[in-house]
Amino acid sequence: MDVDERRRPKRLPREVRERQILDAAVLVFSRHGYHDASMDEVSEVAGVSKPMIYAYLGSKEDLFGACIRREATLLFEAVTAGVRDALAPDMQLWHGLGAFFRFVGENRESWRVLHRQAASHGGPFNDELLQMRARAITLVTGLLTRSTPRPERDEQARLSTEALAAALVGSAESLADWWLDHPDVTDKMLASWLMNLAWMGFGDLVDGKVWTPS
Amino acid sequence: MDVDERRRPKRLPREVRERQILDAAVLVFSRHGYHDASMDEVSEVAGVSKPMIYAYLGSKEDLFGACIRREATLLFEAVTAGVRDALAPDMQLWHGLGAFFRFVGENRESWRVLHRQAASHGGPFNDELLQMRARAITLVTGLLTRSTPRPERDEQARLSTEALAAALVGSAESLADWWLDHPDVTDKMLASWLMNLAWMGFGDLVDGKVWTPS
Amino acid sequence: MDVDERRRPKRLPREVRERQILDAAVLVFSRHGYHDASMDEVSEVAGVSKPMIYAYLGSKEDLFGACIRREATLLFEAVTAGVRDALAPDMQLWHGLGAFFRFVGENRESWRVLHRQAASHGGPFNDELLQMRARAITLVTGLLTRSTPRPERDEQARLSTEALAAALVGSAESLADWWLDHPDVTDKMLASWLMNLAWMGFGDLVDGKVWTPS
Amino acid sequence: MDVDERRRPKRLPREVRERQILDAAVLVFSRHGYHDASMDEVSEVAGVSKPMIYAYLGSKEDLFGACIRREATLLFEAVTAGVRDALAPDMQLWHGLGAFFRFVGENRESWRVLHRQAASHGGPFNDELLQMRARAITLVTGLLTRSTPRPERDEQARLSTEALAAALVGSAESLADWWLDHPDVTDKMLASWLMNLAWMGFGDLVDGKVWTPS
DNA sequence: TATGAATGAGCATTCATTCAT
DNA sequence: TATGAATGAATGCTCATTCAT
Repeated sequence: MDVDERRRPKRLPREVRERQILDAAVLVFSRHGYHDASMDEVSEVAGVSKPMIYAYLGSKEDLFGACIRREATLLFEAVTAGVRDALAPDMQLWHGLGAFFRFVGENRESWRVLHRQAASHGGPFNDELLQMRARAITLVTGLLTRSTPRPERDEQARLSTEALAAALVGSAESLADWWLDHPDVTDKMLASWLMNLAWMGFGDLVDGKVWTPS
Repeated sequence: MDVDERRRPKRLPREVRERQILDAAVLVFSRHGYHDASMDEVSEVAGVSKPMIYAYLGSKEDLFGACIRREATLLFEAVTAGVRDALAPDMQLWHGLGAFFRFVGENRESWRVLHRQAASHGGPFNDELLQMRARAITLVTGLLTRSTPRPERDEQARLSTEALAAALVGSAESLADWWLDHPDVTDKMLASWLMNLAWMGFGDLVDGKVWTPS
Repeated sequence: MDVDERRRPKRLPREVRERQILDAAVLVFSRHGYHDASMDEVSEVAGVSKPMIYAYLGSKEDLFGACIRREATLLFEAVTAGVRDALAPDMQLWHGLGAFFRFVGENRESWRVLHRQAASHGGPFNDELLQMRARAITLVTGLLTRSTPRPERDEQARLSTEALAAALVGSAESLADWWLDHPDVTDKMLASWLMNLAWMGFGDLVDGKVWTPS
Repeated sequence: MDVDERRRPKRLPREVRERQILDAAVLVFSRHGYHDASMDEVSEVAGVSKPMIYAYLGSKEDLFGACIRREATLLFEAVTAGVRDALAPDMQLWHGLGAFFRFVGENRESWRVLHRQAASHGGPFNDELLQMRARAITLVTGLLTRSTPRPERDEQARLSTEALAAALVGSAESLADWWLDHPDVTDKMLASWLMNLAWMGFGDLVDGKVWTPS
């Protein structure tokens, strides 16, 4: 047995080091934002020297990208795990929303990095984020489309459906933000409120009831 | 006529210079974000030397704050100008949304600065933005509340109404973002889609029709 | 009669303006030191715009030089006014010291500028200060020399006398500084203490009593 | 032997670098004064990049403070090393003065930084300098007091003794300055001149011989 | 005479990034 | 593998100084 087992092990497999670094980076980026976060702080929090970070994960930008990718993947997996194909479309949406809010509630830092920090960047991060959001919109669009009885809908209708999906996704994001200032609310409440807005509103559209300004 | 009328005037009243500087700053901040924007570029774009910027508008942070304040005020004035108290609640919302999307369509840079850049900052800017959004949410909450026949609603209902308002405001923001990637859509289309989602969905709620996961 | 006589007169003779500026400059320089003093503050305190300062008194360096010259002249005049040629050498020194400490007590800012700020500059100011001090040393050297019975003193003795004069002048300066931290002491006390040190010590030397390391 | 032994070593322990930087800083500060000295020049003279300076010694103000502290400590150690407690008070003063002038003669830059530059600053440096001088005055006061036969001296006498000590310390400083313009004089000469002034004058006071203006 | 408007030039400071060990 | 040591390159900000009126 080692005399001093608590000492930080010097040599760890690359995989472990990378996770340590990414964990630290997510924390630091979520705290200060991309620019105000310093590689020094990341290395300090991770307990790893800076050259290691550069060796394993590349530049600051690369590191940030890796954070975004990992967190986005986790979020997406959580949501899709909730959406079971076998269920009816409304139930799928319901479970997806539930999974989304649950993830946000349990991973505040991840959400902050994804929603706030990454959004304020032109270029690569934005692209990845947009892709993420696009996938979410596609998913929701599918649910909405499948729930309509008349699949022969025209191009105009298709576009409006996608727009609605975008609006729903945006609603969810905004509610998640709003949640930060209203901690008493539960994830379930958020999900059911949004579900009502989404499904009831859309249900009317399906029935041909349309609001018009006149 | 003067042969060289286009020559840039050398001495301008303070008011004019300040506007020049703010215009340039909004442009530069919207392009690069707060941190990557340099005062040098602002001064170059404004056609004004840096010392003038500092003399008239203070530090970089002050300058950014001034941008936010000016643009937010303009946006809010545009929206409230559309919302006439005399109209029915749904018409008020309709006009407000129309004014919102029109403003965003005509002032892309302003919107970028407000929505993307300012959000990624802790501290004072965020506060001001949150206040702005809070005012918008309050406005919408009022419209939704006034449109219900039973004003004796309980606390629970009040909260859910505010949450819906937050969701709607978020939807509008997200749609504005989505718009950037779908330039073919018009502001009118966006407004009417969102109106349908909002009013129809909420209308059902008013009628007591509630979606439940069962 | 003028309706508003209190308004600051716009047009003043050059002489008056220059005095205003110099007064302000001495105050500002004594407060912040040469480098930390800004021309802006000088112009503000003087109630005169910056271009006037440059027109009348030249660059910042020129302005500082003018301050030094004026204050040094005042100080020197005060001291020489105390030293009457008709008196015995020791009485001359006594009156000179009295005048010196009285001036310092009544003109703290002047003294600060002269002693502290001006000393920390290489180049022109130092030269002027050194000249000022050299004149003081010459004056004192004369007093000491005249009080010796044997004017045929050799070069070695002349040099040591000048050194003593330098030491006395330095003592006076240091005591003036020490005074700032001991306000209870009066100018008379300072003068008599220093007089005792100077004259008693020197008197012994004149008498041929010399301290040697045994 | 190595062919290229003169190559500047790239990696040096922190201690060595700090000394290099401090040496360079003392030189540069003594040449230009605090404000006109640029960190660029310090880094250039030290052969070290600016970030190292900031990493090791902090801001420009910190760096200046470190210089003052180091040089003042060296000076004080040199002086106290000369003052042996076992000796008679006059011999102690004699050796102390000798050590002082020797140090100044051998470390012109140090003296310039201590005496000229540091004095022209309000705040912390001044405080430290004043403390230094206060310690010197205390030391001398002790010597003077111990040399008097009547220890039961009253408060008035105590104060005048301290004033004399301040005057002596000031004399030494002034003579050191005067020396810069009279390089032919040796440190020994300076010490003996001042010793004569000091001890002879003070000796008379002890004997009750007092100069009075009448 | 008198000044608000304007700027060139410089300086302290920071940080992502890379050697040399 | 792992890191303390080191830096190039930028950027926010200030100030003495001068036009144009």
